[in-house]
Amino acid sequence: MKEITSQQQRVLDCIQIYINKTGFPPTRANICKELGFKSPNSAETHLRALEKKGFIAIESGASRGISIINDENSYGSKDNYPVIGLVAAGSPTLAEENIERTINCPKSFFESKFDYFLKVKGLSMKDAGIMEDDLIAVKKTTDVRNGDIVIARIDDEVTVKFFRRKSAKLVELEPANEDFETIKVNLERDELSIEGKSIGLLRRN
Amino acid sequence: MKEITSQQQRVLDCIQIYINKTGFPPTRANICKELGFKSPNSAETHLRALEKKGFIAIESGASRGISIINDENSYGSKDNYPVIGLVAAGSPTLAEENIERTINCPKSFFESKFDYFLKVKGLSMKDAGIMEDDLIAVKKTTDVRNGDIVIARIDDEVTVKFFRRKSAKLVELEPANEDFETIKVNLERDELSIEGKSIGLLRRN
DNA sequence: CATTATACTGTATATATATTCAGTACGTTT
DNA sequence: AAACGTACTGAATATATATACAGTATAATG
Repeated sequence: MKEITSQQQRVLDCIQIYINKTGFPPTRANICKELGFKSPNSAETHLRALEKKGFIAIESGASRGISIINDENSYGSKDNYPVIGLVAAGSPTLAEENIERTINCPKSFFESKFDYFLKVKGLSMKDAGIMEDDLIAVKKTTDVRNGDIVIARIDDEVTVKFFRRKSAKLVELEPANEDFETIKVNLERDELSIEGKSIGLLRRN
Repeated sequence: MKEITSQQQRVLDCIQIYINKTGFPPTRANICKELGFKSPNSAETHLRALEKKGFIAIESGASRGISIINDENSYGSKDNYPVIGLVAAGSPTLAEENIERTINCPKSFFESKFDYFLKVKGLSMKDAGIMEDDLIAVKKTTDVRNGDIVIARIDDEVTVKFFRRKSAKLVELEPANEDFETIKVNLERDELSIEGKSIGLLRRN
């Protein structure tokens, strides 16, 4: 986020106040009236500057199409969590292109802290009550125990399964659906990386 | 606040979702596109009805001049929701509506507004991904459709089931677990009251 | 049975609104 | 000195948008 000038701050404040007061963003003319400008282009140029610096987003062509990009909506902050699609490809999970959207929720929402929501594809865990498009709250950790629902990566394939350590060499990833088969991972031969574990679930009908 | 029809509720929800998504209210054309109307006047008449009933305010002449009235549920605002225990969702037993605790969560957390969390007992809805101790986000309404997951009360017994209206006299409450049986409610003989419907789910491992 | 509310399609239009273009002016950076 | 960002006025314009008008149809109400 770049530096903001005092006039641009006035415009930004004006937008926020207007939204708080009316429920919808101002037009260029509204801003002019509030701040005493005589030309709508004054507002326009300020808006473009604010957009360029990342303080607001402007929907082209739409009337009142201004939305304020605040800390609540940005990705790193405490109370805002990214939603990641369950991607098979080996791209890093939290890469920007994998973030479908973000969800604002209290950080103490689940019993332990978590890092992101994973959008589930398929029904391999349906008997554990995890359905298609459910959002799993994932805590990034490698400290998992038998019976935990883990997010595992085997050869660039990401999957959600029960974790079962059978021996020093063998880990089983067990689905909760009899139509699917348990994945046996020989740690000497196959590469297994534990992305994290499920600590909660969110479903929106 | 007068009664709202199901179509008007759809329009109201559409407005809220649009605001949550974009940061500003929809135009008549936006609403038409979202809900499949072919004439902007369809949206207009619904908006005027919602305004007349006090659900929204419309600023005359202004584009996107819609604001949702009543709630302090401006985007991002939070509230405490009670968690209510349900004594066995399987074979229904007596309902004890004691508030176990409250959960703080954003008002716009689910796609439509809701009133409380219901803590599920039993596994009668397990094939719908609803497990013991899951928290269902319940919206208090009697406007339910076939296939909705409803919270129903039959003779002081509360249960969570799929809603199926079979005829004018017959409603079936269908579990999502073959170990449980469908409850057939003869409306002429038995008293059925719909407490509300599920609009989301929360699970804490 | 007339009236009213709901729930739409379809067309038309005044105006609200974003956006571009042409200027002026000042300061900072390259 | 040229280039650029800031900070405005003023005018012009394409289009986005609210809104009225003309219909059709169904259900509820008094």
